[in-house]
Amino acid sequence: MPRTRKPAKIEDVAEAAGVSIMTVSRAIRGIEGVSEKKRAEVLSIARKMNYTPNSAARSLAVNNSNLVGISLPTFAGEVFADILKGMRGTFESAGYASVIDTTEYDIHAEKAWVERLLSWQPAAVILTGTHHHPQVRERLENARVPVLQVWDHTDDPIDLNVGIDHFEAGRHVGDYLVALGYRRPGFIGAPKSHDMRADARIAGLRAAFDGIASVAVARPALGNAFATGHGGMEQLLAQDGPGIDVVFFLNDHMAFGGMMACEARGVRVPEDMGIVGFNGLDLNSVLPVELTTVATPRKLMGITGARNLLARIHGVEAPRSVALPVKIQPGKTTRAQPPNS
Amino acid sequence: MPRTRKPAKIEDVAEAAGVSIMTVSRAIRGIEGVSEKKRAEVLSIARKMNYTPNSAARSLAVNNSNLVGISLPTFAGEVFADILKGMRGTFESAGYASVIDTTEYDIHAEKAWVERLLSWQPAAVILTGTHHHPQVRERLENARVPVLQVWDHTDDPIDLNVGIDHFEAGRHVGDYLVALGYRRPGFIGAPKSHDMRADARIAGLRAAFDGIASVAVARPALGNAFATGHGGMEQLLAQDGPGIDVVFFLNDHMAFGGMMACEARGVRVPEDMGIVGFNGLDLNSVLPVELTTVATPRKLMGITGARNLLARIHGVEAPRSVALPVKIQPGKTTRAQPPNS
DNA sequence: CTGTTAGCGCCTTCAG
DNA sequence: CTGAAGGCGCTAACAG
Repeated sequence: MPRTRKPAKIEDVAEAAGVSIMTVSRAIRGIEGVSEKKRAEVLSIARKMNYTPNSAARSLAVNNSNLVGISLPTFAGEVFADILKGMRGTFESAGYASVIDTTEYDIHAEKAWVERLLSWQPAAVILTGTHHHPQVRERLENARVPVLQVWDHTDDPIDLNVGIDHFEAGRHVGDYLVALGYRRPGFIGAPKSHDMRADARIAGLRAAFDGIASVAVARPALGNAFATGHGGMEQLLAQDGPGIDVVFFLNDHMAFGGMMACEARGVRVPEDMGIVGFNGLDLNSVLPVELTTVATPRKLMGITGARNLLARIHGVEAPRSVALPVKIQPGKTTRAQPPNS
Repeated sequence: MPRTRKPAKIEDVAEAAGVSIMTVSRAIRGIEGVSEKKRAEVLSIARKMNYTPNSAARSLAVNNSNLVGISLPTFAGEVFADILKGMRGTFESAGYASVIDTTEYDIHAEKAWVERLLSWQPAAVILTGTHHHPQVRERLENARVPVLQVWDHTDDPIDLNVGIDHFEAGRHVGDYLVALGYRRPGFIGAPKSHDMRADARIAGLRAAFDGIASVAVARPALGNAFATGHGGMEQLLAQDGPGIDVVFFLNDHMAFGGMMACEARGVRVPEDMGIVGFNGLDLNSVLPVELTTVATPRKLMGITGARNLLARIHGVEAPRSVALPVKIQPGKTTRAQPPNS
């Protein structure tokens, strides 16, 4: 009969089992120092009494917790959801719970979150990206808590890092396009302030086209991703007219919007215009025309990050910084080979 | 100079400020009983020392926490992300942090999560849907913690409920289609075991078409949502051939996949086939042809649920159960009026 | 307005 | 293998 008053505590179980508190504690935590007979007995009684250990008490006593704090820009979209899925799966099976917050891309919100989070003595902290409030790094290093920065690659992580190198990704795409004979590249992204990943990809794209061509850039601020891609494409077509033969978009949704804009204008894809997306989202698997895009290893990134963090928590050596490769996923929106081959 | 050893505790601050530990406690919590002068002084010193209250200790002392436990089926898709956004925004500004878990639609996973969650003395627990492991309800009621069941409407909530009535939603759609002159409805969903919401919507659809027509149902188990919709449509076209004039899909993604299948087969939308999605997702604004769909008030649902829960936490009366209405959002994939009008 | 006294439930020592 | 004592950092409840 479970009592409806206060929940059972370790003392109640000890009493019911006729042993000391410590025996119960050891039995439940599965550590040695209890005979198997007694352990089984205690466990059975505990279960019967509906005993649940009080995590706050445990946390206070051992001065840390099984909570992993995670900071995400947003829950929207597959990108962070996939990363999160990879991380959570790994942490979950290791017995950690996730305390999650979204910052909506505001570093002050992230800072506030980190402060609050730290009050829970988390086993680890995970931040998205590498752009943080200056105090965040300091607080985190000071707290001596394992930290993982995911999504963007950096050589100077707060602690651990697993991400993709957006510059390399841009260059990778650029090299691919150069090899296919494209000579007049464009890039369409979101407004500058919003996301520095775009800058890195543009720089990479420029590096690949260095000495060959310059890169036209549009960063319209419109409604949703489709509209932005659509509008950006129109903008580029208007200002650079026939000067553009391929456009690299910030993401697949925008690329799709851009493709629609071409269609509306009678610009043929891929004959007159190449379209390249980014991320390799599910959406792509059913579009009437398969987009050429860049697959990002989101789930793997989450898993790798969580594993390294787990190693770090257990005091095992883990690579400080790992850059995961992206992969070009050729579709029907770029040509398959150079024009004159 | 922040120490790099142990973090400052309330006692350190008290000492540095030359007051008692209780004065610091009161000053920091912003409760009365301290002169404004002292409060300001203490606060400034605390900030200087980088003092962060230990939540575990507080939680242990007051026997509850500012943690809200949330159980979601999955992070994938906008649906739960939107609900979550609404809830989190509300809880966030009330000073609560979210501990989130995803169950992947497994009630055993949910049960295990609830157990672990309860060990943190959460201020509230939020579950998705109304289908739980029997012990979950018991444990939750026993723990006397405020509980919110969100997304599905129910008349018999564990504690509080805010959701939509899927039967009514199905009937609503059915009525709409009947009025538009459709006479051979189909429904495409996911495998039965996965989601009982589909059953409710089908029942509603059937109720609307009662005495008019029967409803053909396909529940293919394929890859992603797009593929499932695509495959389901092909299945229905093959088996019921020209017998179908409109299909209600489980969600917008599937509807889009279905639309693509029609296009590939030369079945014209909406002339030969009506397509209706569900949820009113952003995707829709990205599509070349706007889907007719059913808008679900996801964010509002989250906000309403969180508000009611907050009221409940503060001991204020809150409606046990609220059903939010859905709204048909006419697009270009169903005809605008009956054929002979 | 300010301080003192007891715990909150569990775990780390250290004895038996 | 088992148990007794003390404390983790904080906050109610009571004094002054």
